[in-house]
This record gives sequence, C-alpha cells and structure tokens, in this order.
Amino acid sequence: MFSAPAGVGMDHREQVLDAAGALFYERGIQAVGMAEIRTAAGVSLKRLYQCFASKDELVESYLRRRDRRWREQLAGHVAGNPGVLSVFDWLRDWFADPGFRGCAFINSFGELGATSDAVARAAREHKAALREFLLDQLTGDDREKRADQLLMLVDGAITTAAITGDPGAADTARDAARTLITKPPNSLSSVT
Amino acid sequence: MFSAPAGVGMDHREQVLDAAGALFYERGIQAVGMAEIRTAAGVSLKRLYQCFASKDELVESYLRRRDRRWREQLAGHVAGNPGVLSVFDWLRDWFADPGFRGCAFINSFGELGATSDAVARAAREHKAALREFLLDQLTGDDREKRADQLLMLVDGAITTAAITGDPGAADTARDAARTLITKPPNSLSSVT
DNA sequence: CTCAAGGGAGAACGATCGTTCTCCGACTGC
DNA sequence: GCAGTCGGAGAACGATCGTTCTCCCTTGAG
Repeated sequence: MFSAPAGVGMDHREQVLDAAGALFYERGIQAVGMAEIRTAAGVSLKRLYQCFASKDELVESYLRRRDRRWREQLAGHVAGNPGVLSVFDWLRDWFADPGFRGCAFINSFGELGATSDAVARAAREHKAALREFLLDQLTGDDREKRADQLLMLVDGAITTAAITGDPGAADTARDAARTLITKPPNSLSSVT
Repeated sequence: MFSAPAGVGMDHREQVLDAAGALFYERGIQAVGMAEIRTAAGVSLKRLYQCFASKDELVESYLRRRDRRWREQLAGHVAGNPGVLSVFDWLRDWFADPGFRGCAFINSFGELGATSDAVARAAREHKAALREFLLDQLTGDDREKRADQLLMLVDGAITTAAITGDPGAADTARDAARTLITKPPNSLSSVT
C-alpha cells in the first residue's frame, strides 16, 4: 500500500525506497539492516550508498515519502466520497489490508523518537498535516476542537486495529466521530 | 512514575527492573543495552543474568510489571474520583509528567511487535485489560460500544500527547468522551 | 591463619550492524 | 584488440550487542 506503480524508468532511488519502506514498515527500522535492504532492492551496496549517504537519510526519506503518499491516498478517497466520516471508511480498508501494521509514524516515534530528532519531527509533521486535513473537512465555529477530537479517534483507531488486528476499530471510531460531529456543542445533561 | 517506593529490603530483581524500566521507557528497548542497565541498577552483570536469564525475559517482566502498576494507579485514581471521565483527568496528570513518553505498550508494539510474540501479547493484554476497566465504569445497554470508543480516545490522547508534547490532549479527549457518554444513542440529524 | 566459596568488575567471545574497500568482470571508444 | 572506466559482489573494518568467562578480592568457618 501507498506504493507508486512500478514504471520502467524507475530509478534506483525509488527501487531502494520501495524495498526499504516495505521492510521498515513491516518489521521496524532497527530490525532491518542495510544488507537486507540491498538484497530486497536488488542493487549493490555501493549504489545503495550512492543513493542515500546513510541509513538515517534513508529512514528520513522513507518517512517523508510515506507521509506524502498516505495523505494523497486519504485525500483522494475523501475527494471522491465527501464528508469527514469517509475518512473512517478509508481507514477500514487500510486496516483490512493484510500488510497493515499500524501507523508508521507512531511506530517510528515509539522506536526512535527519543533518540532521533528527524524521526520525531517527521511524526509531528505527519500528525499536524493530518490534523490540518481534518480541519479542512469541517465547518462551524468549533472546527478546531472537533479536528482535534477526530485526530484522536483516527490515531486511536489505527492503534487499536494494529494491536488487536480487528479492522472493526474503524467502524467504532466512525460511530464516535458521527456522534461528535452531529451533537450540538453544549449538551443539557452533564455526567461527571 | 508507576514505581514502587524504594524499600530497604528491595531485592536485586526489583533494582534491575526499576533501572531497566526507566531506560526502556525513556529510550526504547533496542536502544538500551544490558551493560547500561547493569550500571544504572548498580549490580554486577553476573547478578543481572542470575535475576533474568536473558534480555527477552527482562523485557517481558518490565512490560508485565508496568501493566500492573499502570492499571493500579489508574484504578486508584478513579476509585477516589468516581465517573469514567476522571480517567482523562488522570491522563492529564500523566501527560504533564516530565518523563512522559507515550504508552509503553504502543511503543514496544511498534518497535518489536512484529518480531516478538511476547511483546505483541503484552500489548494486546494491556489494551484488553484497559478496555475491561473502562467497561466496568459504564452502565447501559451499549456499554461495550462505548468502552471501545473510550478506549480509542484514551489511546489517541496518549499518542497525540506523546507526539505533540501537549498535555491538553487529555482535555480534548475528555470533552469528546463526555459528549459520547452523554449523547443518546440515535441522533435525529445525520451528517454523512 | 588457612582455605573454600561467592560475588564484583569487566575482559572475552561470537554475532551483527553500518559503512568502506577491494577485487574483478564487463563494457566503452578507438 | 586494448586501455580505461564503471559497477557488482561481497570481504573487511570498527563498533556494539547479548552473553559468558576469568580473575581477584572479600568473607566466614574451623
């Protein structure tokens, strides 16, 4: 998922990014070595280091490209199915993908966010961009608050689906999102 | 946080778990070596391996103990402040802790869930237990659905707070949770 | 005091990592 | 055909990891 069609003119950089991206996402960053990436990409180690000066640079490119593609796919789906709630329909399809392993940015942040500024920044930027996207789908004077709430539902659904393996998390989150969006801001009853 | 008071009779196992737990949580599991744990715990390497036969075993013990303590603290807070929503007040305090680095189970799952069954299982069990706890705080015929929704808000809030560093995520989630709990199941309007 | 036992400090070992280097075969222009 | 260049395959290197082993000092019993 989130891969571009394999064109004939695809250069080595893309080959490497495809292989590394799949491995990083599936098994984690530290668990995948450069030698394995080299084998999966079908390039020589020398060329690998010509394309990316270091593993850190490769990791950063992987995250940047995944962020772009992930948001493109999401935006594409929502463009064809208007309404914020369609975000959760798209999530459901993603969760049902056999290769689904959670959010690459949450995973990377948990693994390396404390030691790598680049990874931490990539995760922050990804989530900020997602929040901005959700904001664009909302109207009303409490858009900001609702965008924040939806962002949490999205992240919670991704995490829950990843850990439990149940794509139904998307439906649960969609239901919650519908309630949050439908409901008038100030309720009558107050349960504490 | 989630540490027991340092008693005089604390045995070496606890010393090691304290040191390893703090390091694992702060920097990730793979980023912390046994030598560093040994130094932080102030025990010899020989004794470390007498307490835990391998790093895997130490990691599993770390996760199991953290799960127990985390849920004890949460349950303690909610016992003193009845109502599900107090969960989010407790989360806020946790998020504001300088050492807060997200959910240890989400982080570990992202880092090692694909390669270690023990870690994946620990994360699943932790989230299942949390869901059970939330379920216990709810009444009504749609308790199950609401527990699932609250679980997502909790995980989403933890993740968002970890990545953005803003403890206010707890308030946002609390607001959403209040709406979800207050709202009657079937709304009149339908926004799609 | 002698001596056996145990534990502490950390060296040693084998594996693996990221990165660089070496070698060698294949292609280019002439 | 041939010198020269390029790139592929993977060995080599230094660092670091988890784990084990060695050495030495302490301690307590007799």
